[in-house]
Amino acid sequence: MCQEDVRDRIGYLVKQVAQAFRSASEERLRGIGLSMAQYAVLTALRDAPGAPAAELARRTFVTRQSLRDVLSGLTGRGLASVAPEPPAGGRAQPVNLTDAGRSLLAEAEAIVLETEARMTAGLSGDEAEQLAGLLRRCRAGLD
Amino acid sequence: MCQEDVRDRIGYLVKQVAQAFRSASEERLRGIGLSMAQYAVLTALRDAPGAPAAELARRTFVTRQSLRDVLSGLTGRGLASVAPEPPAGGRAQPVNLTDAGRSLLAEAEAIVLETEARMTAGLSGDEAEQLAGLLRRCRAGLD
DNA sequence: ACCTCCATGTCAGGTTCCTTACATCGCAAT
DNA sequence: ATTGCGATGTAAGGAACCTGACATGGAGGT
Repeated sequence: MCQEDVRDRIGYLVKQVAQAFRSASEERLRGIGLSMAQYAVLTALRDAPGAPAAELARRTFVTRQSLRDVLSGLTGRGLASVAPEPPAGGRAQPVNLTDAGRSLLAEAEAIVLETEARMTAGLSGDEAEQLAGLLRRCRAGLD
Repeated sequence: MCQEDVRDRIGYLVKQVAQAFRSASEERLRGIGLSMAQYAVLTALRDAPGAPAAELARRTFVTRQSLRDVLSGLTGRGLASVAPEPPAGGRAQPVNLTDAGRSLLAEAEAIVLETEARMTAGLSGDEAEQLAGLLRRCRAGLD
C-alpha cells in the first residue's frame, strides 16, 4: 500500500504549524486581554478603516455572523466603534478603531511578530521567502 | 517604518492555507456526515487502537474536555466505542473504532487525500518535500 | 502503611464559529 | 416605476473548543 504516515503529510503539517502558531500567539495575547480572532479583526480594521462588518468578515475569513460575536466584544471594551446608523445613501455601517484600539493593536502586533520570528528563527531569509512562495502556491490550488 | 504588508507574513500565510485546507476538506466531509475534528479523532483511533481519551486528546492537539464533545458524537453514531469500565489494574478506559467507524474512515481518508493532492497540485515532488521540511522546522521553533 | 504527585475522567460555564433563516436596503435591468 | 437581485444586518441554535475546578485511581517516595 502507498499509505504513508499521517505525520508526514503536508496537510497535517500545515495544520499543526498553524495551530502551534495560534496557540503560542494566543497564550501571550491573553496577557493583554485579546484573542487571536480579536487581533485579526483589529488588524483588518487598521488596513480598512471604516469598512462595514461584512468586509471585515471577508478579510478575516469568517462569516458575518461570527464576526458579530467578535466585534461585540471589541466594541464592548471600547476598542472599536460601529456607526449607529448608515451614512446617507448607504446601508453599511462603517466600523472604526478607537484610540484605545489602535494602541492595544500596537502591543498585540509586537507580540505576534515576536512569535512569528520565533517560528522562523531556524530559517534563513532565503528559506523564509521560499516557504512563503510555496504556501502561496498551495493556497492557489484550493480555489 | 519596516511594517510589511500583513498578507505577506508567514504566520498569515500558514493560517490561511490551513484554513483553506480545512474548509475544503470539511465541505466534502460533510457529505458523509463528518467534521474535520471527527476525522482527526478517527485517524488517531486507527493509529492508536485502545488508547484512552486523554491520549487521543494529545494526538489531536485538543484538551480532554474538547475531545469528550467530539467523542460523544462519534460513539452516539456507533463509529467508536468506549470501554464501560477500566481494565483490571488500570484507570483509563480504552477507546476503539467500530467496523462502521473503520469503513467511514476509509471514505474520509480518500476525501482528505484528494483535497491534499489538489492543494499540492502546483508543486513538484521536490518542492513538496522542501515545503514539508520547512514546516517541520517552523514547528520545531515553537516549543 | 501512608502520603504526595500525576494522570484520568468529569462537570460547569463561556467563547468562537458555524449553518440556516429572515428582513431590509440599494442598484440595475426591464 | 417596479421588480429582482445582491449585499448587508440580524437572530436562533448547535458544534467545537477553551479555562477552571473537582473527584478518583495508580505509582513511587518516605
